[in-house]
Amino acid sequence: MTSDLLNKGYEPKEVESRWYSFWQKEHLFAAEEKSNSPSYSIVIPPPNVTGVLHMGHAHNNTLQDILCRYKRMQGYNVLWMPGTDHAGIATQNVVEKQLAADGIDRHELGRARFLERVWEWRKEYGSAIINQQKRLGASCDWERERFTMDEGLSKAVRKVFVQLYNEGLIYRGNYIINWCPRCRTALADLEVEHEDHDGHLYHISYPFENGGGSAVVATTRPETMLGDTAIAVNPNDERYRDLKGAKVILPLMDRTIPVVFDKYVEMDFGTGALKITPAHDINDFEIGRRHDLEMIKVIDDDGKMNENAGKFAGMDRFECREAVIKALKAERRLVKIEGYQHSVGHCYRCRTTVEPNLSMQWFVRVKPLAEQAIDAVKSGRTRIIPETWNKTYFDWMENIRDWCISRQIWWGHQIPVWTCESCNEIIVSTENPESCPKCKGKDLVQDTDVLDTWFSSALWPFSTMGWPDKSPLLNSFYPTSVLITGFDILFFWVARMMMMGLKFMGEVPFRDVYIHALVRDAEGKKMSKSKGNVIDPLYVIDQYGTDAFRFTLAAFAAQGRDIRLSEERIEGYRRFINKLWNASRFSLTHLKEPSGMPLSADCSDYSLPDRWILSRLNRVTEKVTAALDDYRFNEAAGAIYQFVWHEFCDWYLECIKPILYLRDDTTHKDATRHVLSVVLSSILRLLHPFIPFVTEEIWHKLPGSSGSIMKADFPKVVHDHSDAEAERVMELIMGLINGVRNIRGEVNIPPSRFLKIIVESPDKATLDTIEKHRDIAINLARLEEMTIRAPGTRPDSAAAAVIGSLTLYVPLKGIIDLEEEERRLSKEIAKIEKELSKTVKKLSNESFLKKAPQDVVEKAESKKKTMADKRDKLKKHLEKIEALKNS
RNA sequence: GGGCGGUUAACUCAGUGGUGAGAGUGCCAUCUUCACACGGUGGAAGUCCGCGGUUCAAAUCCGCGACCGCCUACCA
Repeated sequence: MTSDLLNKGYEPKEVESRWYSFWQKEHLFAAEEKSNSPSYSIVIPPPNVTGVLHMGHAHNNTLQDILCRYKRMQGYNVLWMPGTDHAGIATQNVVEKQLAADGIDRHELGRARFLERVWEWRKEYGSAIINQQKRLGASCDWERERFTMDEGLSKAVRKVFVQLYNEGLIYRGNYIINWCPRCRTALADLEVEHEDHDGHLYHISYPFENGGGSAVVATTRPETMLGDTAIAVNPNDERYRDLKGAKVILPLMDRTIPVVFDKYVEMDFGTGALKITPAHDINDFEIGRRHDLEMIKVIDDDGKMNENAGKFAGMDRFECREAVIKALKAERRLVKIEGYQHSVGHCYRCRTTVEPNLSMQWFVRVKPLAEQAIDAVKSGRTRIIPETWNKTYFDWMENIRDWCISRQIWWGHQIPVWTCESCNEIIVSTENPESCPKCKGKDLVQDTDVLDTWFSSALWPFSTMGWPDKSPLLNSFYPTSVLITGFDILFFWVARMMMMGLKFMGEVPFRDVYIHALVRDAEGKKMSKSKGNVIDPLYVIDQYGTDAFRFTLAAFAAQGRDIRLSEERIEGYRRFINKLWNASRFSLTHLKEPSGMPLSADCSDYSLPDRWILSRLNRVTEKVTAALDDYRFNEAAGAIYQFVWHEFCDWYLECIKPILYLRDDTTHKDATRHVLSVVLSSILRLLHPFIPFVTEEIWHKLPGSSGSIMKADFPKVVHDHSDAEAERVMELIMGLINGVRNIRGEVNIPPSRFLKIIVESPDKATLDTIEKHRDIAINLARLEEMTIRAPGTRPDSAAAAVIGSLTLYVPLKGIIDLEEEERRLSKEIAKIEKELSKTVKKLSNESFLKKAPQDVVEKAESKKKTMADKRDKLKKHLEKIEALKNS
């Protein structure tokens, strides 16, 4: 196999599936429960089991995979814990829809049968997203895959619930909550999405009970007036001073309701009088509690008006709004209607307008938990990266409100609370109770509600590792090393995991939280199905290959920035993959079986390009390592891209071609081949975390490699290979070659024409250096002859360039266009002069000389000297050209 | 109402006090050179949003303003 030549173009499809199964078969993703190696762990943000892989997942998972592969190669015992969450409302919706297609309502089936159907659904479709993650190359420990509804995780949920209840941190109460009339369940505050909406402000007059005028209130939701139980005014409002003890008559309902005084009411909004519907508005609810008002529900759980709505009973709430307006008009109670923009809450699962609703629900008292979570970040036990998110985190944590955790659906963790039918005793227990502990009655009824999905997700970092048991896994891998996630679930998930982790493990759930950007479309819009601007990751993978896609995501992953993804960009990185492929293909034709010759520590035997590339390899290794350690994925990707394409391919391979093409095997040639194999091997290993498939494919063709590249060591800096001198000399040679190429390009000399050039320098050592490496220049600048000498007579009809202390002449009698050369030189001189004058000005500034650090001043001095020198040389040459032109 | 971020080449974006401000794509010219035309070589292209300030020195720090995006919030 190793002797096979690689195909001319890289074909990702077949390669990807082949290696992925290989990795799985070899158990290369598996973490060890116990190990002498240091641990590194990440829990995946569990995608919604009903979900399909979108760009956000792809980005998120790619970053995690890069870190996991990187750490494994560095010798860590890595656990990347995968899984999905049961997504209560979303999953229930999906299955209900399926049933609806057969004309079945879940209530006909009953709870137990319905849940069976959900599990069937999960069995059939639940692993779709997992398979998609695999196509991304995700190296999760799949044998440990978890689901929030698993037995173990459910056990954890009960344990947490019971303990929080016993400590008074979970309570049940009749409060106003956000209600989705379509999903027919309560929602947490976070699950309501607010959107600005063009509505109306209706001014309605409520007549005073004892005759004599009326109070006018303003509302955006006139239908709620049917449940009004007061109107409120500000106690400091002069206009309403004499209303103490007054009552008004609620129009349409003919109910007498009091006027109350409450500071909440803004005097300068509307009329300064506010209608109070405690059962359908959160603020009204608070006011109602303060003033002990009656709370009348007029809207039912299905969004229709109930029996308390009088003649409007049975109407849909929006239909009712129109009817109420019409009725008010008829009674001449509608004073005016204004256009008004206000924000309206929608269900985050189905977009239905949320109805604030009074109902009996379970809540978590979050304040005490939040304090711990705040402290953990303040004290640095958990770092949020980039730290700009700290503020957002603190703001939210500090203003947190109790969390409504009960949901009126069937799919989820049913609340472990039972009521004894005989004595009404409440039993809260981790195990299903057999009988009432108080009266021994057997007639126990479990609370029908289930818990918010995020309640179980909040336990994810430890419930997946076996908690509440004291598992070896927890011992090895908790706290996890880092959590990688998008800011959109910072509150939903990260904050709650922090609270629960601290509460139940006594330790933060993760050392670092890396918040990455959101992937948007090319216009910067959030990708969404309804906007139709999604780019499907699977389409991208099919089109460009997983590696190209992953590299693009990494290259784009600058901290604190949104990612605007476009296909063009992916296309660009596909070319990079192809470039790597071909460079490897080329290299492999010249690498034989490993020579067995170790790379000697003393590099003085090696050629200049060899020493140079080894030194550069050190630098890129250092950069990539430092960048990955700091979650600067884009910098790591950029550094290695630059190195592979512009140093390894453009210069190194071009330099060594003549050596490789030598007919005989010389020591020199062997040494070069050896360096080539070392560098290629290092490149593959540096790149593997980013582009796992193509690197694995090439790795197996590399003579001397054995086993998967996943098990290879990540490159380390080899200090003996750092060679500043080689870098300096190579730069000089490259400068010389670029100088010739530049002249060729500007004066239009075809590459087919071999040139005779003259290189001058007053510095003997420089001349010697060039002499020593003349072959490289002759080859890459396509020269026929190169004369190396001390400054002498200026040649006629030559183009010239100045590179450092070198002056380069390309004499081309008859070929060179004098006018062209004149133009070229003038342009060059003008550019230099502009820059020079800046430097001169800087240096003539007393303050600069006095205050700037010595090395900055010295740098400026030397720049001034080189620039002036260069300008003078070019000027002299220009004069010569002008003289020739005029002769 | 509060908060955060952005504005750098035609496009998409790097770049947190000292360089002649970079990359990829695109554009122009040129080359069927034996790894790669998904390539090579060269080139054109920027008032670093505006104004003011700090500093010897500002794309970078500070202030104000404009425009764009996002998050959060109980003024009906």
